[in-house]
Amino acid sequence: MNNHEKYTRYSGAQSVTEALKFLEGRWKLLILFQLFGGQIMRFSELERAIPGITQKMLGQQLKQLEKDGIIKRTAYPEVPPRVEYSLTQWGQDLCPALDALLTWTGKRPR
Amino acid sequence: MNNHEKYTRYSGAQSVTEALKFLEGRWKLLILFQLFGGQIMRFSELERAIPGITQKMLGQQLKQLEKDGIIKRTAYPEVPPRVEYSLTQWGQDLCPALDALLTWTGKRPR
DNA sequence: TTCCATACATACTTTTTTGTATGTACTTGT
DNA sequence: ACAAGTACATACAAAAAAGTATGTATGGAA
Repeated sequence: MNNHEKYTRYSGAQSVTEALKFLEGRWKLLILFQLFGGQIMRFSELERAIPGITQKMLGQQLKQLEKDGIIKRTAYPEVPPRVEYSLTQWGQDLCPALDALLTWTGKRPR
Repeated sequence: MNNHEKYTRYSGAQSVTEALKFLEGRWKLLILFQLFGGQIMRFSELERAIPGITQKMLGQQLKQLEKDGIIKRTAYPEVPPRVEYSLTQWGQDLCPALDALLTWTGKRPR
């Protein structure tokens, strides 16, 4: 099944735009790709794994992704603090869409 | 075939980010959805079809999309001028990826 | 001669996003 | 008493994207 019958030109454009808003920004995909495949990572691990990201940006984007239901945050009441991030089911469901985008860029002429 | 073996966490994230850059912005998808299905449209038709868009934004985004190889511009040397826009093959190849994104948003919990 | 339609261009302002620098809370180890 | 490690928060500045207003070239019609 495809979606051609569920959406009009307008609602289709709008829905895709909405989907992209979840992923837009300079850092979100870098964060998500760290978590694909069931990975679980701490704040400081992500910070180290993504060169150039600042704590502010990391915190901000993680908060957004969590609010959007793409990642899950788990805090352990320890000192020093420990917080773990992983994908939600819906976050994992992103894979086919990202795959399709990769396939598309792969087709680019020249 | 899927793309999991062609990309690392970094190159995958980077490639998807690059793909999204072609589509980002408030108007591009609205423009593209007007052209899907082999549609051919003039500047002024697009302007009327997309409520709220300004001539500046329309011109700017069309220029970007053309430069990126997603749409094709054809100008007829008439007065008053006539210019037609349509998708390139690569632009039409976007469909499956957008479909996948629509499917993803459709799965969103709540 | 002035007007009209089309497809833009350009200067400027506002809004949004990103980056920089610095600060905080908590507790264990020295 | 103080430094150390972790996961943030916050004020401010810079850069990028979007919006507003106005201008331009063309040639045929009135």
